[in-house]
Amino acid sequence: MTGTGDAQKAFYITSPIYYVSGQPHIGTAYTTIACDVLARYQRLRGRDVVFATGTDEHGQKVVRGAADAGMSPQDFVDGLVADYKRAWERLHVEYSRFIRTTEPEHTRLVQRVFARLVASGDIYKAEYTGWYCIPCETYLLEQDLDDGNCPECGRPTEQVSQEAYFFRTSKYADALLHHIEEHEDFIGPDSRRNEVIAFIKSGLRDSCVSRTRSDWDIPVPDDESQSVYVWFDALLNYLTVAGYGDDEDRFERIWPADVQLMGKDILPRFHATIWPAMLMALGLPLPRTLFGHGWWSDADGQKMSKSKGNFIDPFETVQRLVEYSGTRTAFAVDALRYYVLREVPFGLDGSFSMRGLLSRFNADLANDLGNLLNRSLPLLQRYVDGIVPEAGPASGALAEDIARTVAGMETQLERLNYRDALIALWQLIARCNKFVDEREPWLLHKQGKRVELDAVLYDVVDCIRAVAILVSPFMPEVGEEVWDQLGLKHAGTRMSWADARAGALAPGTHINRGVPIFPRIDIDGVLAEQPEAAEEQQAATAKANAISFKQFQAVELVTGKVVEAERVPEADKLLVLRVDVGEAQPRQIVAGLAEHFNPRQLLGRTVIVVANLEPATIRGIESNGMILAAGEKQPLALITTDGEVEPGHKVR
RNA sequence: GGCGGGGUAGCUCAGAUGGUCAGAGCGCGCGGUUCAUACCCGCGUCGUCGGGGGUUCAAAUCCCUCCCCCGCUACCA
Repeated sequence: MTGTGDAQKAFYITSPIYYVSGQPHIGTAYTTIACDVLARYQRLRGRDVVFATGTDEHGQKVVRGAADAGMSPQDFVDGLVADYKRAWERLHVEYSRFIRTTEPEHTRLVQRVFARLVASGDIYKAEYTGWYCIPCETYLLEQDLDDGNCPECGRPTEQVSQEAYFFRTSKYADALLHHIEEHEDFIGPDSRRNEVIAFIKSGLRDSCVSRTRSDWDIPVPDDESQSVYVWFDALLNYLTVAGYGDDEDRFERIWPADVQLMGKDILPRFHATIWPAMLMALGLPLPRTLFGHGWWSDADGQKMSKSKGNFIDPFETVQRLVEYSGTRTAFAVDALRYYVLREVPFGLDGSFSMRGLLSRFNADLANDLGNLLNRSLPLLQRYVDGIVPEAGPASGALAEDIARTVAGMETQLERLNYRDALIALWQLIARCNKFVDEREPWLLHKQGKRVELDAVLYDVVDCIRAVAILVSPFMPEVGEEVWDQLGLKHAGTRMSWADARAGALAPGTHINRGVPIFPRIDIDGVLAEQPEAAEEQQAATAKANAISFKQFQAVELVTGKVVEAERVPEADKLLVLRVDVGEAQPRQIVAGLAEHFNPRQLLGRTVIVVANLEPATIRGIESNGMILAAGEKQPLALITTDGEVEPGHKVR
């Protein structure tokens, strides 16, 4: 994954380009931070690193978003791009290229690739007959439809019949499967890899890669009726960055990508299938590793979603950390970086909690790392005037521990095991703390054992120096600060991974003791002061989701009486009901109630019916309405009336 | 329902091919110490390794079965 030896080849790592429909949040930050850590690590090792992130700016959602905001699409995306760039800067993300799909360079490449694949026959024009979801810009097959509606957004779809361009994804299915099976590291983690294999084996369809022409999207070459589909456009950003078809030397140096990180949602369908198929069609080598990391849920394990309003805002989190601890913002940002990569194995889902963050802050950062620095430097000040002593023959006691840590971290980072890399590093920090206790430099000083004292002090500070280097990919500002406090910044010494070894510290260096980096937090205290935080958020959510009275009025609720009920054959959850709602004929309604109610239980019951819901066909059975039932995910109890009410009464 | 991944101490998690595998860190309790941000060090507590059956001299680790959770998918108007 990191490659070996070949000094010519750059280490190329990418984040996805983010769709500019909203602000950066903890999910996008997570991906980007993970990329940044790897990029910094490789830079420290002396690799030529290309780390690209950016924004995906085409598509009708952007046009609509701009219209909603009363802006031109260009002004709209420019504003969001500025937000993204600022966010990454604040999170200490040092990318080498920020790519926007609206750049002329990218547009040209997309058109070139499109034309080339048309010429080679890998993209073909065909009559498309099927359904289309306008808001999602997605073509759907009959089997994809959710009772006639879009499976993504739930809105009605339109039947369309038109010409469109298709990419022969199916042609590459076998080759792709073979590649995945031959290359263990191509897709990670293993659980995703299995999913992808199953997905491909289930049969790949050719991908529709064009849409009806829009002014905002990239035009299909030589066809005024079509624009390039935004996903096809977006994936190619990775090649634009590499200079494909534009700068051969650059491309040779950069491609293929070493690591492409992303959230697990966009791995199987896009990055692990269409994307490599496109590369195969272009005759290009595939990236070494595609990795889909897990999601963050909130402290209660609930998925983050707009409707719940429980999105974690990284900057608000950092702000709270600053308030609680009194640490500097830069260190709080690093603490957040540390937390997200330390708390959960990359690849698995995790839950994000303030308490968890504060707990890590105290236990790992304040107690272990911060305190190691803050106890060691005063020893040097007190006993050797703040000047790093000669190591002497008795030194080097921690050399093996350091070497083992470096080797361990390299192995883990190779596998994208950020968590285990950090665990390995913290074992070294613990070892160093313990070393101070064992050697009792204060005693050595009292006893006048100067040689031993010098050796101990040297080893400790030398080890901290290594820790500063090893921690800096994860916590760059903290690494810098430790470096500064050790006097190495002033001495003009640059960090390098190779110097993370015992004995590299120059005697005579003047240390530069600072204030504690991570002041301890009274966790129970600060959290007790903010009990209303969760409630506030809930209230805010409720407000954000509020509908007008008029909107409510649009829903026609009526009482009804179940006159017939039976199971839908071969369906576990569905019942087909006939409900008298005071109309000439009972309504036929299909309801997902079969798991909790048997048909007989429902007969004669008074229910509440959404009467003006548009008809839908479920399992081939027409449904004209909806029965209300309580239950978050599954219907647990029927909504019924207090007393006997005739069918057909309005429910207000 | 199908496919995939999981269920191991209060919490977060380690534990290829069966035999120091009953663990680590955090938390908690006790004791010690004091260079340090009440820190550090030592000791300790807690688990029927999801339930039940089986194979074996021996199973968290293999087999069967059941329960629960997550992801994808299908039928939740």
